[in-house]
Amino acid sequence: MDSDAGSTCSRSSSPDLVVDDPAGTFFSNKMFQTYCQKNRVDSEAGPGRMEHCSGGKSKTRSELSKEEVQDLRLKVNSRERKRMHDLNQAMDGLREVMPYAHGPSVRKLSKISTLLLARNYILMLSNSLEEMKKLVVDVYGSGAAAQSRAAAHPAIAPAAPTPHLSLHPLSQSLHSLVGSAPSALQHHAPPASSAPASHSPPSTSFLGFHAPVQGLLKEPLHLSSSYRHFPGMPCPCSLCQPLPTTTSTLHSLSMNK
DNA sequence: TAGGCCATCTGGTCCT
DNA sequence: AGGACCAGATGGCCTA
Repeated sequence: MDSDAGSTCSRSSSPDLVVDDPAGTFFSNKMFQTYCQKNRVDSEAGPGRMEHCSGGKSKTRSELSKEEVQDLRLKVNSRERKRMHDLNQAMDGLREVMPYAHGPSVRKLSKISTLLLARNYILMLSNSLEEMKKLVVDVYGSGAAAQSRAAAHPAIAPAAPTPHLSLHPLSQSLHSLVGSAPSALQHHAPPASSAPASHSPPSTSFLGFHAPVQGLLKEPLHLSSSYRHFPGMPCPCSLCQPLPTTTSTLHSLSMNK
């Protein structure tokens, strides 16, 4: 089959469909039994959700035999499974770069929490970038000079933030916030110890989120809502959604749809 | 046990 | 026509 070989279940405690077999044998489990049972039932009685392909009367898919329909269904299911696995892999990739505590003792962020947290994180970074730009303008005296430089060398100073300029101090700021909690930022940033502690980073107001900053990102706070609140980081829950800032960057980043 | 979260199946719709 | 995408349904696992 086309198979979803290599696709790993992103969920550590995945339900019964844990596919450790190579391609093609992913039905070696309860689901396959269920599938077979259902197919048998469908072919006999025909109640349920496959009315128009189980009854045998309405061969909507032209002249496909039952085996061919079944084969087609399996292929479609496999593709859908693969698609969802890819989606979950992307979701895992997103979780990896989110500043929350990773580890065996920490429960994985749910999908919705991951998305909401990612949104807040992007907003926070955008805020930080704006502040950073202001700082640069302050340091170099004139914003006009900086702008003229940027205009003169658009390739060097594009509208998009240069990663080594923005991410580095941002990572340090985040490290100062996160403290000893491990995060995916370790991949991109120098260790927190190397961060100059003397230069006071624009911490809480700078980062623009209103959760308590002192806490470490080890354990989520369990509040009344269904979301878990992590101290010191943008909270994914709707109650803690930050108000959109007025910067054009944030406007362009806001999730409008 | 209820509720949240998830994976999967399935049929419909849209796109190429 | 085939594939991608989407949403509803279903059932399992886990936690409070």
